[in-house]
Amino acid sequence: MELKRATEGEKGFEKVFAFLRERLLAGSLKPGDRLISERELATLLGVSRPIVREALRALTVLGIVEIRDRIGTVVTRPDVSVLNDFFTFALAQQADMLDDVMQARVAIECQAIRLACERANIADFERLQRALAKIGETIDEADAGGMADFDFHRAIVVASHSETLTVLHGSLAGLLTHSHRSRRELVQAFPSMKTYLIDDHRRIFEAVIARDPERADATLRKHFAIGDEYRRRAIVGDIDKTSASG
Amino acid sequence: MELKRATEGEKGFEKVFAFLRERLLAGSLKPGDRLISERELATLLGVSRPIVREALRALTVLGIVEIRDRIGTVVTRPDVSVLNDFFTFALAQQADMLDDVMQARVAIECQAIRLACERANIADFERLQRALAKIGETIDEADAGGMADFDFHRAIVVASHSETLTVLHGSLAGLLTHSHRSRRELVQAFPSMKTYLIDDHRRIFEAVIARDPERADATLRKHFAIGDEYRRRAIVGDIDKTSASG
DNA sequence: GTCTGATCTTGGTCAGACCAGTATGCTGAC
DNA sequence: GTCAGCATACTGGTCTGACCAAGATCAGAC
Repeated sequence: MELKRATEGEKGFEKVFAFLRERLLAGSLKPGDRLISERELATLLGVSRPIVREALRALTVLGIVEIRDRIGTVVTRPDVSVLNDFFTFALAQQADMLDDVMQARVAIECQAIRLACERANIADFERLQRALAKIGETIDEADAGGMADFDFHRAIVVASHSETLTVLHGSLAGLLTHSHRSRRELVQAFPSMKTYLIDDHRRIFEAVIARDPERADATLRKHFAIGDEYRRRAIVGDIDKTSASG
Repeated sequence: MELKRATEGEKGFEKVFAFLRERLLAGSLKPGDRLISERELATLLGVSRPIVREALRALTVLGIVEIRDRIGTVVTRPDVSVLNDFFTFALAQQADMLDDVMQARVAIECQAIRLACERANIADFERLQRALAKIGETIDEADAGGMADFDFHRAIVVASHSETLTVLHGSLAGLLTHSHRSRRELVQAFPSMKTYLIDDHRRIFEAVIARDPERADATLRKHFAIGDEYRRRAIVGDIDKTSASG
């Protein structure tokens, strides 16, 4: 591989892709820049235009560039949707991965809440408070309730002011959306879940307000654990008779 | 957009991509399956072959399919390298994201170590032990030392037996490799780092062996914090005079 | 100075062709 | 009847050259 010049020995597609990758990684191509036209690129690298288009399309699905009809190809800021696509495909083919993805979500959120305790500003607090209120208001609605739940957790991650965590959470959470919804349907079967949902989220909120990372992390972690426990009990058919201790 | 049939109104590429996406997500195309040939696909969807290739290439960079020269296109199991590519590009353009990615790594590893405490088997323990020994052996070598350090942390994640966490960690860690190395070079400047590196990793190891998630998490977290502190001190030019308390 | 329209350029796409190997099956030898 | 060997059909990999539609640009008319 190293025997050949970077832009010479490879197959056509690799040649173009490598060429662009270099510029992108080296920083000579920055977000906002417009690439040279497909035709120029083709003649420059000695390949045909369809090949160039393959490479450009590849970068497009990676969220690196955007092909604008009749305008040109411009470098964009990397976007979440790529990860979304990937995980969507990945999970479609390995459904058993759901629990696993949940673990990743827990990881992200628990770290996010620690950062949130340090970095959250007034606006973040307000957003959390609104989300918390919404959870209370929509406690009896499966759909709106699920969304409120999601928003609250999302607000935590946003409050971490970490773009990477936010991006990752966005990708993972999208996949878990329906899981969220199905979980909300348990609320009807398990009346005790209402207080669990409301109180738990308030405790989490309070820990963030108190800017206590350890407590926030622990509370959030426990929140997830109890949720799992409910789900487990739903599977085995237990009906809200025993306490929610694992 | 919704006015048109799914495989009709879109532009050529979208048409093909949507067509394949459907089959992929619906499960009628499973890993291992061989797609129909490019030519057939082209006539089937009423587009030209270059367009089909664009779509195929797009799926390739997403790690969904693999184009095998002169064999055909087959559906593969989603692969890590996609995320790697994405994060590589993403970080190349937002270098300030490094600290942010580090936060994500901490998130992944701290969750992984908790799972590892529950799920690790003898083989995992042995791998950790070997990695730990290696850290001691290579404490004076910048390159091998950095790799030993990485291997140890990697072993923790592997021991979590969570594919998603492993995948994410693989992607993130790749980006932090050089950061790892540069950090190891601090060892020369900060003699006290040697004991920090060795003792810290052993404490982490012991916590996993003891199967104590809380302790493992806390120890690992502290380990990262101290590492950050060393780095901070390196930046401000301090030379190992004060103790490493943050 | 402004407006209008021809022209250039850009992406979007197609058709048909050639190459180089793989897979298969047919043919002929044993 | 079996099996080796070669011809052929098929696959991806690529190129050439062409056409279209529409944004961008600039010359020329007003």
